[in-house]
Amino acid sequence: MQSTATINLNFTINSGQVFLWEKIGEKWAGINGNDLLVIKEPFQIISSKKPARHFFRLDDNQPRILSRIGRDSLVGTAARQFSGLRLMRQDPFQCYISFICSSNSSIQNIRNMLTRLCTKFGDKIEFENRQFFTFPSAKRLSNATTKDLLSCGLGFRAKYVKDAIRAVNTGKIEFESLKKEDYGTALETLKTVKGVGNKIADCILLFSLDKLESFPIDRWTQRILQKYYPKIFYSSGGKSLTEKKYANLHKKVVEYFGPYAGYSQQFLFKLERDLNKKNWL
DNA sequence: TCATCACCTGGAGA
DNA sequence: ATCTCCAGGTGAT
Repeated sequence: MQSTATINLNFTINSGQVFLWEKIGEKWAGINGNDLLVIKEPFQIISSKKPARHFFRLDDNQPRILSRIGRDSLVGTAARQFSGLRLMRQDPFQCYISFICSSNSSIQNIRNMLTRLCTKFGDKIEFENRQFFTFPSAKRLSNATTKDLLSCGLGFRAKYVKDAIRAVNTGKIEFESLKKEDYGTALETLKTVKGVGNKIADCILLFSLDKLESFPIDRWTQRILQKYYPKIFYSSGGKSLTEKKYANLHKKVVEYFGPYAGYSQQFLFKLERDLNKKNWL
């Protein structure tokens, strides 16, 4: 069992995994499904319904993971620079909707969309005189119209989110089943939902369904692979990542970074975004 | 099979 | 103020 002292909240929250967190004075407050987590640094839970070890993946064998991904020297360096950055195990439905909303959008915008969705459909929670709203369940959202979703600022994603909600409510998507399936099968199942392609499916798998070999490849990750690993991951000229190229690249990535490639991606992503002074939450 | 392109919206930069 | 550009992609042509 890992000590919570090894978690760096600031790095963890500001690494692009979650959107509904905010810093209030010394504390961080965040929404995960129907739970409100309030935590302060050094790591101490002020409030949460569920045990923190689940959300912060304290069941992971961190020394083993760091040792394995550290075989790559750049990842090793990033892991030391951002020591305490952890993957989180998010509420799957929230994660799924969040990343569908992330399509061609910025972190600030994604956060705004999701906040409006929670305010409109979630339950109010009060904590120390402040109001928060939980992330609505698929059932709660079953009657949300496209117009409702548009009013939350989802834009062209509204129709995807509507389909995604339906997929869960009809049982076409079952997160508990996906957790049990192997990576490839779960990936294909998620991709049957409109608005979910390779990158978004990988985010859902990595951040909420325990698939640590997921390695979401977005424009940043692509840039990273080309910049630091041109020899290993030469993505044959073209800029657009076709279905085939993505699968091929993922295969090479797992061969190179290993079974915890998702952790490697998180450190590299954090490293490069910080280097380019991109904003977080 | 692959490359292009439109897509809602709001925030940042000119 | 007003405008343009672009943002952790995806689906349709």
